[in-house]
Amino acid sequence: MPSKIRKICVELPKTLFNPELIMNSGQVFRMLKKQGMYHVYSGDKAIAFKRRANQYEFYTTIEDWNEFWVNYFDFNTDYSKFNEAIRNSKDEFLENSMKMCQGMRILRQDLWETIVTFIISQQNNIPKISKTVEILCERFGSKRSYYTGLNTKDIQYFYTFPSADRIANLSLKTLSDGTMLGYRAEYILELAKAVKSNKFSLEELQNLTYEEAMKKLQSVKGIGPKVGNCICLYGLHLLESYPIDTWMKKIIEDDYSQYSLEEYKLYIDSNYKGFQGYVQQIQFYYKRNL
DNA sequence: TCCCAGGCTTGGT
DNA sequence: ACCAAGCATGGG
Repeated sequence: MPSKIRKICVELPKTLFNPELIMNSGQVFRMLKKQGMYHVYSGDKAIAFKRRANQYEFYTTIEDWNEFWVNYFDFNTDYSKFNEAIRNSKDEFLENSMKMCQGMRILRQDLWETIVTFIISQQNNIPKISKTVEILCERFGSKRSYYTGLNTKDIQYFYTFPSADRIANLSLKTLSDGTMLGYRAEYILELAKAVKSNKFSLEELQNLTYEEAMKKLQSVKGIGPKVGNCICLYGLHLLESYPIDTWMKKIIEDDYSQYSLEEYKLYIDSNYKGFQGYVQQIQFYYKRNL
């Protein structure tokens, strides 16, 4: 018997959870806003929510809420201590980043989906990444329902993210044609086959340290240091990851010009140990929205 | 027409 | 170890 959709109300100021920021922070590609509600799709699950007065109203089952979404939104991590440490470090660029990014969080996304979407992200732009992921889901995922309210008329539909098994069974042509994947299709198909045959174990990946996970991820064709760090950060929630892309390189040039790239990385690792990934996220957002 | 996009692989030193 | 070219695709 299917469990009942409920309205789950959470008292939560915007400074602790700002979906608008998170949605536009380049960490997630299946979060959108329509008709005043936020919709999030992750793996084979979906949720809708909105802000009303001083609280957020989430529409889902008690089970999915407790067993999936609380963890997904990382509601058990205290970001205020990160912000406090940033304030104490007296880094002007970072303090400005923090002011703009009150309510930023690092989502705990589905691992397989994170791996694929960040392989897609290389040499690509954010709108096109979102569009490509959407096409993959519509074409190879399964249609499922979710609710934006408590009434039967509030039903909506979405497509799940295609599993590794599903993708592994596609031909390269089917995966490539009209999906905008380009040369990345081969990377994804090859990895999907390795996951299906358990030559590349996603379960095993979850139990590794940052260094071990990076090494294993970079053994995959199509995953280098930047994409590997994104997967560690968003798919494994290893907050010591610090992805350096073109925007972060520009930040180092423009705003930390006293450091070489190596010196800068040492500066970040020593001053923001254990939450470098959060630091990166707010810097990235700030630079892109100056 | 050329340039760029949350880079990576490959093949040259 | 480091460096440049090539890479699919769509948008400015």
